[in-house]
Amino acid sequence: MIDEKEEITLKYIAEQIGVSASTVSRVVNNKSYVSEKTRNVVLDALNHYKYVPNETARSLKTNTTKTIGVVIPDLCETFFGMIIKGIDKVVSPVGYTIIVADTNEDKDKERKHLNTLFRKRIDALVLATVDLFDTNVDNFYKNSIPVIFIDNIPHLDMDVNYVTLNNSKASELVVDHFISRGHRHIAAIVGSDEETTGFERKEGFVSALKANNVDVNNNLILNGDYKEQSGFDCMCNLLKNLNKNPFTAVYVASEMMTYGAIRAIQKYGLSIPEDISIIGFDIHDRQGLFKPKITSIKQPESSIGKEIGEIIIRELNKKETEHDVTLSKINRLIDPYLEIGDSVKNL
Amino acid sequence: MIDEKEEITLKYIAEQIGVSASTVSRVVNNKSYVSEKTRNVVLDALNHYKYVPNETARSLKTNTTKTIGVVIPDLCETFFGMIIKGIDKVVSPVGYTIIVADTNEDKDKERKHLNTLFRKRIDALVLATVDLFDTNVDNFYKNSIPVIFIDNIPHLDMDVNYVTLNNSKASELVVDHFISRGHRHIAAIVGSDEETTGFERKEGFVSALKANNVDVNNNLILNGDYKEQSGFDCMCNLLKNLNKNPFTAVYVASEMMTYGAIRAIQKYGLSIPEDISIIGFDIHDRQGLFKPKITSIKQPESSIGKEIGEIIIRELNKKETEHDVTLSKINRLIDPYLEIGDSVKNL
DNA sequence: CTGAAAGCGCTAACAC
DNA sequence: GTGTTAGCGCTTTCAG
Repeated sequence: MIDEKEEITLKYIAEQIGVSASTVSRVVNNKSYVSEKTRNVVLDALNHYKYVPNETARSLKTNTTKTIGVVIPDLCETFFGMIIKGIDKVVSPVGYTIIVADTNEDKDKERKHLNTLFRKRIDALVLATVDLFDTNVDNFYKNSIPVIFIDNIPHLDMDVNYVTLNNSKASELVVDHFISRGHRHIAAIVGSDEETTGFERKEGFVSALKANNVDVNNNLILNGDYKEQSGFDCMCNLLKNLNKNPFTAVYVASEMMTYGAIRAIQKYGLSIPEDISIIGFDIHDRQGLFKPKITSIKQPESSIGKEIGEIIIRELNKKETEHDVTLSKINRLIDPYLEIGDSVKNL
Repeated sequence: MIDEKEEITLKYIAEQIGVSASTVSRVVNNKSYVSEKTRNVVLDALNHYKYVPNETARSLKTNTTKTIGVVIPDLCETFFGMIIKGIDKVVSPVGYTIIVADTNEDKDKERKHLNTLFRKRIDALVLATVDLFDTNVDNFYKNSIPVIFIDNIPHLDMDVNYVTLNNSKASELVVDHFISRGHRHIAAIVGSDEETTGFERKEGFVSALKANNVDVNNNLILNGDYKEQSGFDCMCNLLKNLNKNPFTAVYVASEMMTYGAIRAIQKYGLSIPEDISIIGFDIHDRQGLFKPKITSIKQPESSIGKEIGEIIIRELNKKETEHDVTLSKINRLIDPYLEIGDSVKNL
């Protein structure tokens, strides 16, 4: 009577009302037919004893955890926060729940997180990897757990699902905008060539220049590492050689590097856009408080998130119904857009 | 030979090398003694077959999931993002993983999330509730799963663990600052009176005014709902009646509402701080690009997060060793500080 | 329509 | 030291 500490189990309920556990299970999951009469008796008991299924047991039996792992480099980047919210919006109504793992841009942490997520037998993985050459997702593939890459696409010798930005399109938008405002000497600070987000943005930049019949000056294209400091350093470098390699505009291909670049420009006593025009990437100025307002490439994060969520649901359903391995991977290229501010001068 | 799809289990390993599953289990968890010789054989096999424990099974057996649920109203508020990172920093090295549930400030969603988290048998719950009067945590209490409230403290007729801001202190800092700059007509936009973060900040505001011998004009105190839009609406309201109820300064008691309020001020063609001085809450301007820099109440988020993490670990360990229910709850009041910017004019 | 039985993968007495 | 046994709570054939 006083054993309130015991878990209310299916079996317990069954014993109380004198039916079998399977019957109770059937009504809980309303599967197959149970007579109206017993169903009601069971329902009452379920209610009365406030039964709550133990997902842990269910998971073991059904080999499915209703859990999606999301591994990202930095939860505090608004970009990732919005992606997660977007995913959540579509998966949580279907009963899935999200485990968030923040790698802090650290490969080791990424591996560790990937590992524990696998041990927990997540049903699907969303990964913004920072370990492009050695992404540790074999386990997931072997157990045919859907993996969806976002942001960066790793160098793996297999097809992967991904949802990522059309990076060359982004650069094209930037170049076209600069050109339309009369700029011909344009510098660029991009990420590492080893990352798709770096390489593609750079390539896109170069070919957009060519398409506009602008000579490409390689001295004006620098590679950073996405961190604020590197944006600062690259920009200082460019400004130091301003006479040798003149430019009137700069494209900075990541949020943090943009901030660094701005800091450098300010340090040199120059102003935006009077002295230097700038276009950034993923700049989130939710309230329009940045002065000047930075013209920036943007990604439609929440729709990206929702799209990811939908892909996951689809893959998971597919897995349920079909037995063969998914042959074709899903590749979605998201179109960026340019958010126009006051950081580009009309020449 | 081609059955690569089968899970590599403890039992399978055991069969391969001709020992019992328990022996394998013992070396996996390195519990009790196993002879050096067998241990090595097992270790080799584990390695060779790339065994990965199935936490789902382990959870069922040990009645512990190594998972912490964190339920918050909005993941995109930097405040919550940093809290989560802080918690993660201390719990993930000990093998715990975090499920994040975003309620979007919605009571229904909160209930649903709480429910599924309970079904998943999380080991501990961190909750920034939006459902103060009907927080649905009974299940957790009954099963003695530690619950730690943050941000908002619910109205429950029992002791609860909490880590929260000293809200009246925050308002006091704000009022004192305004007063010291010569302001006497101060408006405030706070959260709902039903939430401690709303109520206490408001009360603190009122009593700080009184302490400074300033008459309190209730028309200048508005309740919002923490969303950006509501900050905007409230501010519009205040500005509409500026003549009737004049004020020179406004205190906005949440991040999003502050942004909304600023948007409203701009919409009215007024400028900060020339026309209106403002102090916000939890404003995060990592790059110093906000112009003017907003003076704001801040919370030491990452230490809050770490503190929460430590409390969780402590509670969980306690549960393991002791058998009696924890009698005393942990209550931690965190001191805010004022980050001074350029949004308050010297009258 | 319902029950009995088996078992998901693991752990933990309890023997030997 | 190591194996045997008995489940954790649930689902799911398979009979009846």
